[in-house]
Amino acid sequence: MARSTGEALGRPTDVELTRRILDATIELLAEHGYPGLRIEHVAKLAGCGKNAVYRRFADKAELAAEALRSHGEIGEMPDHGNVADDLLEHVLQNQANQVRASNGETPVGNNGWRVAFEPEVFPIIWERFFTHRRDQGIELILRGAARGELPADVDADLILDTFAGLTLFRQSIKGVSITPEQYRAMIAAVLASPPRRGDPI
Amino acid sequence: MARSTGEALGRPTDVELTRRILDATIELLAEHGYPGLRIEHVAKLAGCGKNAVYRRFADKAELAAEALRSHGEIGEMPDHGNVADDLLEHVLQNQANQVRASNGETPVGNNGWRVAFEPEVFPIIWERFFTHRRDQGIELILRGAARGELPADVDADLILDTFAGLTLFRQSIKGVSITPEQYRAMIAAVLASPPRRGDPI
DNA sequence: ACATTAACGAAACGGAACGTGCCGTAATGT
DNA sequence: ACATTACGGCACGTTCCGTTTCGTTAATGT
Repeated sequence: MARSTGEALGRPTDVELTRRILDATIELLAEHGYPGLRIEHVAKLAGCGKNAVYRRFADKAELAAEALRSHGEIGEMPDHGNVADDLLEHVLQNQANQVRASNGETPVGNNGWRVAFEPEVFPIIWERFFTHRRDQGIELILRGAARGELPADVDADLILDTFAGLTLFRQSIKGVSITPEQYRAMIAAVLASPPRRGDPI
Repeated sequence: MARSTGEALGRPTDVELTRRILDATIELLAEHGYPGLRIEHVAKLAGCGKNAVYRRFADKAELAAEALRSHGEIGEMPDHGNVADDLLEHVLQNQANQVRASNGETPVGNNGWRVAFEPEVFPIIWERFFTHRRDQGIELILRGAARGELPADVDADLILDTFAGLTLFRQSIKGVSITPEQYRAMIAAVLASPPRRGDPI
């Protein structure tokens, strides 16, 4: 039936409750990790029933992915005029998203962001969040190549995967933070001898 | 009661069955991943009851960790006389262990090794396996420093974490393989401008 | 030969957690 | 007033973990 207004019938979904559910998910994720995340605890902390959670999110993986996405920031596209500073800002934004996902309390040793790499969750969060960040990373590297800072056939994916992996392994798995200077040193090294696509095997 | 021989009483534990259990675990891990690993399926595939599994391993995490460890190889300590070749062999051994854990069938896109980074499993496998590999990595870098190839205060941990993270992210999470040439390019870059411990912040 | 000890397969069990369904109630639009 | 939908609370079926029990089997000692 065609409806006169765009409004849905009946009692509207409580958007503030949605917010509380996502906040509760992030908090419990940071505390107990993904395997220890209990939907009933989320509902309890958000002050609602499991019912309200499952009406919004299909399952636990969907809930976790949306919670991460809603607490992450795509961030501004860096533009310092050189690849080194742009890339540093890019990886620091990634790191900041991880820290934010661990509830802002524990800057290191968090298990909040690790959920993003669970087999069930990664495909979802990759498609809805990481791809945007990745596109930014690709762009800032190719922009540097266009400026002549890097060879035209620079292997941008390899560079970005290197720093994504480093941050994941150190921050979320080992629970040890990376200093900006450590990032800077690795970035300087990689940009000084950039890997190229199609390097002969 | 003191016993005359060192032999245990009663029916001895079937060591071949232990082998079959670990093999079955690796196979099912590669196929279904850690969350999808069912102890009952392991028992079925190994041709025994759950009983026999739990007599050997305390829980699912312990089983998975031991399965990975038993299928991984510490490997020979590389010694090519230069850090670049030693480090390349080191990271290729890590990659080979990942491929082996994915049942040797799917060289890429495996989820067999990803289990090593599950919150429950990582502390166990780190202590019993990764530390040995890590010690080898530290040693070959420090050996290079002693030869004057690298500064004495080179940040060996940062270098090893970089390649550990890269392999993890690409191989186990994205499911895309890394060519030896890509490793070589990254190693060359890092060794050309090596990060140092205590770089000023 | 016989007893002792412990591993074995099969099966039943309790507990935890996921995800669903039902109820009565609250909120909104017609 | 009525239809429609979200809400909290609760009970339910299902799955899987890890434990326990039972009868059987294999090795050892006397």
